[in-house]
Amino acid sequence: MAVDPANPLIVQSDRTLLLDVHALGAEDARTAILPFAELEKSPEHIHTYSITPLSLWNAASAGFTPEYIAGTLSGYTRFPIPSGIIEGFADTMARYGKIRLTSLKAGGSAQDGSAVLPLDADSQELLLVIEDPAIRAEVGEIKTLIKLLAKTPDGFSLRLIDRGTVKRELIRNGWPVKDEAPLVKGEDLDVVLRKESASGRPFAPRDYQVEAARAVFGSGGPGTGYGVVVLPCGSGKTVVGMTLMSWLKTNTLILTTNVAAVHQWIEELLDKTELTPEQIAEYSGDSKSGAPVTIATYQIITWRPDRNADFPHFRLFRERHWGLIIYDEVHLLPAPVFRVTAELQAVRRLGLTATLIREDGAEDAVFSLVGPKRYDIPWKDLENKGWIAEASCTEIRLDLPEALRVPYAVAGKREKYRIASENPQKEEIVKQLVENHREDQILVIGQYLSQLESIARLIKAPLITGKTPNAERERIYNTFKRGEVRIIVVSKVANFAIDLPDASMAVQVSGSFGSRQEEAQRLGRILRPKGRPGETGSTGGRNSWFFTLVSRYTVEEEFAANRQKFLAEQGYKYSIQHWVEKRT
DNA sequence: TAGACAGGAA
DNA sequence: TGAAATCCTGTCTA
Repeated sequence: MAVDPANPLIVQSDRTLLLDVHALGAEDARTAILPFAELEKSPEHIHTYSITPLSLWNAASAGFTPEYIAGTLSGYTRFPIPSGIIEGFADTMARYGKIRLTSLKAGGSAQDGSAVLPLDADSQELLLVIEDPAIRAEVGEIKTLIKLLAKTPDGFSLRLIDRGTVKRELIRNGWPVKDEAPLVKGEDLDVVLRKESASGRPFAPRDYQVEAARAVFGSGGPGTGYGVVVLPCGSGKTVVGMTLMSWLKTNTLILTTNVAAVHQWIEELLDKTELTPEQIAEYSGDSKSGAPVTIATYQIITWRPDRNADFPHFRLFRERHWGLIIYDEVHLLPAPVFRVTAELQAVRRLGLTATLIREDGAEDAVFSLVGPKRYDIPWKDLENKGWIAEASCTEIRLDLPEALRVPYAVAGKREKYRIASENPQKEEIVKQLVENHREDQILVIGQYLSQLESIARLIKAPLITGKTPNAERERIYNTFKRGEVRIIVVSKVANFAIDLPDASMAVQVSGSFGSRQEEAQRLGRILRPKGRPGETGSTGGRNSWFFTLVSRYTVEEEFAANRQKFLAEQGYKYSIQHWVEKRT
């Protein structure tokens, strides 16, 4: 293929790609560039992707070559590709693998030889192999590393305990490390997946779940057994974890964001593996027992009595000979955990997430400490195969009422957002939407409690906020699941509470400052397969609806656009409807 | 000894 | 740019 004015892609010298979504082949082009480019902006017509060092290293570690990138770009490009840009990509990608971390002993017999993590690992050393003398000189000059590295003929040696810190400092300086040093096996634990779940349904991991686990497991040889898997909510990330556990058969530590997720993991493990309740422990505020499989929240391990104290719960990491650590929602991994993760580089690890985006820009820490992205599948593919429900997303734009225009115009920036979000006209639209969708189970999701209270009154639906006691929540969920209640109004509890029931429609009346994560979580609420005839089933062609309400000509439009990035990245299109007030 | 609730953290 | 939710620990009550 060649340059063609009808092609969908424009390649620019600043390492950005413009994708004309209306051009022929735009869908294919999007899928083809996804492994090495990150979505930046996604307005109606032209989407912007950027190619960053990190996106190139992720691609390189997944086995994509500069030739693949060159071929893809030249196949879809509209104009001649700027000179030198492909060579630039090749240079960046070539950096991956130039520095390798290996065991001191050639041949690294420790691979499976040392059955457990040596707790007095400080004495052991690793080797940073750098063949190119120029790079060797450059690394030798990095100030933050001087204390940690000692010169050797082929590179540098370092203490085992500094493995993570060194990798992190090197990536900050533009040198991703290919970590081939041996990983420890951990204490044995016979994890077996059931053929039939405890609840009596046939069970087998789906193709993509096995593929994802295999992508992390690798050949099982040195330098494999760690990395990140990106899968949408509702696609069964826990099964990927369990599959890996059943291969490694070792003591496993699972870290999650909240207690609801802890309970979900325990339920899933009991349901789909032959582990017994005694082999699984919850490490939380309520109970701090330990077991061969232990599940804890990030919050408890980062707790400390005061600002300057140590983290007392970090001992959990060393309490047992873990052979696998699973970081659930790895994009939320708190900074203090980086430190302990950096010390545990010899343990196999799996990061699970629906999005690698971090609002704090610490993606490189995740890359160097947990691992590169090993597996990723566009949501649309799962949708086409019927694993997650097909969603139709609509943004409804409405005017601010006359009476609010002046207050809006004179308000400060933050005031503006609140006025736009709480646009009273939204309440009327919500009412109409729920009346038009009498067949659907509906969640109305919003950000401001006063607005939600008012909507709940208007449509006579129960309201759940953070203040709602757990017993009350459960009661409402149950009536919703039984179909006695068709609509519930929820505040931000909807974002992370796993125990929220599945619905087929969501109406978002207000959201927070344009977080892509939030949008993803909310959409995830309605993507779970509804039909689910056993585990081999599909969504049965049932549709989900996602509406988001936005005040026209306000700051809210900006934020809404930002929130949509994520969905566009995954191949979803928003249709935009303009709502005109009916005058009576 | 369980639960309910307050207070602090990020 | 800010509001809301969550989790932890510790104390009080029955």
